[in-house]
Amino acid sequence: MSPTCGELRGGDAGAAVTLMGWAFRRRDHGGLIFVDLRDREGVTQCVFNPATGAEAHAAAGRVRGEYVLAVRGTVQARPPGTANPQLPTGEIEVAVGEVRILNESKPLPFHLEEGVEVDEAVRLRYRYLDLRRPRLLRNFLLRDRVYQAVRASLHAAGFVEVETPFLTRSTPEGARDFLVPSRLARGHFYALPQSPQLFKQILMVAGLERYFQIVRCFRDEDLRRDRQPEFTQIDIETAFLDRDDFLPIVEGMIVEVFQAVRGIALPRPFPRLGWDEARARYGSDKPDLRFGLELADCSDLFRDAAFEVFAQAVHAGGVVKALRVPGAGGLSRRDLDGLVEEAKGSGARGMVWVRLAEGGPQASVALFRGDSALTRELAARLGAQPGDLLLLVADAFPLAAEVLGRLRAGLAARLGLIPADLFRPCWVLDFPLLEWSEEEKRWQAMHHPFTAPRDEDVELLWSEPGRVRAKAYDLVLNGQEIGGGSIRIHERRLQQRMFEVLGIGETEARAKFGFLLEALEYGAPPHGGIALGLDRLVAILAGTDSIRDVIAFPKTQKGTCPLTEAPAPVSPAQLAELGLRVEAEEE
RNA sequence: GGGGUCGUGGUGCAGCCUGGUUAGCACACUGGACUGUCAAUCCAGAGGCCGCGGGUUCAAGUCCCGUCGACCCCGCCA
Repeated sequence: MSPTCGELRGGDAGAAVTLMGWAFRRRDHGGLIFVDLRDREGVTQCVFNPATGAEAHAAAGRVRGEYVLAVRGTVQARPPGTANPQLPTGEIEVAVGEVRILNESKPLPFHLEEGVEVDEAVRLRYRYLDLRRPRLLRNFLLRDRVYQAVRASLHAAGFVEVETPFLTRSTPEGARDFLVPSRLARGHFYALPQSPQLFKQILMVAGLERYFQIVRCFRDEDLRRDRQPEFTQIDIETAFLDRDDFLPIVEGMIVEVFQAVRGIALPRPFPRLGWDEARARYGSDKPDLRFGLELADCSDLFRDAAFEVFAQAVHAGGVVKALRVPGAGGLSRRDLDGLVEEAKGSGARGMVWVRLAEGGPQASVALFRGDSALTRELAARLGAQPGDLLLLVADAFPLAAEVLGRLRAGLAARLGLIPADLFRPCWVLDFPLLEWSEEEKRWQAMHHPFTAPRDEDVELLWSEPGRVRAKAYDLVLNGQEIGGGSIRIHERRLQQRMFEVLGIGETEARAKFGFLLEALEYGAPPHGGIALGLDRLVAILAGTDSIRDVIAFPKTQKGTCPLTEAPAPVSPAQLAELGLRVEAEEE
């Protein structure tokens, strides 16, 4: 019998077994030697007793951390009182009769034990060792189950997995492309796809009807904790489905993934919030629904109030947004000053705080102190209790809401209001189709130029483009955007108008994605889809906040790989073959 | 492009504010002891140009300037 190091139990006592794995820890008692043998599945204690295996015992004396071993022996129940309840295999041990040292190991550059924070540059340089650490290994076993669950769910729903090219052409707008020079067409470049967007739409024209792909995407932008230059999407596109038929399919897949991977039953349907509603209530277009702390609008209270700053803001078309933080009245003056600084850091001109203390309200502005009518009205509006903290920001709507939205998220974390292991997905709908670019003085597609307007807003595209809402949707989970998509334009007339509004001329459009436009003229069905960030989804499921922990070989924040030392210079011969010359960097 | 935190034996940290003997601790490592440990224990030992460069000073791990790297954030990411 050749079990893994994670599966032997009390009932296996007496079995002859062969185990292979790494020597995790060794405890040498001179007479007895214990070695914890580790593989992917777990750890099993092996006992080397000179009385029953003199040669093996001698060999075990030479074993060091991470030596690779094959041991042959007998499973035995541990002597009474020596079982280890911490280990799944803790009832038994393997009495080793024979051991082969399959390989030795140098002392490691860092500890594999849990709970020791090692500099990430070191971890990445020795990623193969980092990946041996149970915490990281667990993430990849989980990620594997996510792949399986996604494929099973989508196949069951009639989806077909199709691959699309990595070597493709650069398309305008969106993120910066990674370019690949062509040897055969000198001076021409492929671009690595930011997503298979155009191809998946073309697959709909091709009649695939339901397509998906777990696919790598590339964006040459600056990195973050949740952004890598190459990342993985679950890319989906369907024909003949409008938004309300499509979203439940995606929802079903997410529910099945959570069930299969974590045994968690997410309640369906996922709540749906309008884009305006999400920002008004949560101060974010990716609201975290794991806790309350909803924002309130108090503009009307201040329209004619004696507090000039707020009254003026309201008269200028702005709003007064308020956040009630239950039980946070105990925050120190210093904490509150810190919050005001944070608010200013987010762009607010200022923030008023009110502490509903026992001896009467205290506030950063005199008008709210003591038993003022204004404070009473405000407290009533917000349902505030003694001991609560109220934060108020007056400004233009999006800014005031965003400022408090950030504080809301920060305070929830600091005050411990976010339950562990809670998952609250929601849909955010009805995004604007377009947003005005102050820099370029033109409309830009908020999602992409192929996103369809909502049916009832189509005519506005000719009169008031800024008011057109899109058939676009984001899937948000615990305050993180994990996916976004839209129903696409499949009619030539609408697409034409869209390009006009975006200031993309017929010639330019033809030049840049003529192949898609042409395809749309040959019986394109109504279609739409979504792209889900697999790395972010897996990170959330794994309970880590960095996607680097769920990517086997991630890049550093400067886009380098300490393991391979990529990117690296190439030989002059390689450059010459491509017709490229590298210019010296300017000072 | 901008802001912040950090950089000290292999790893994690202290020392830096307030410059001054031999740079300290834990783990890992090496040798020894030990037949019921599981973070084994006990004894002994080795291992450092304090990221790099420059400056101030009688004297710099410590103060100043620059630079490199890691991380976090803003910009950016349709």
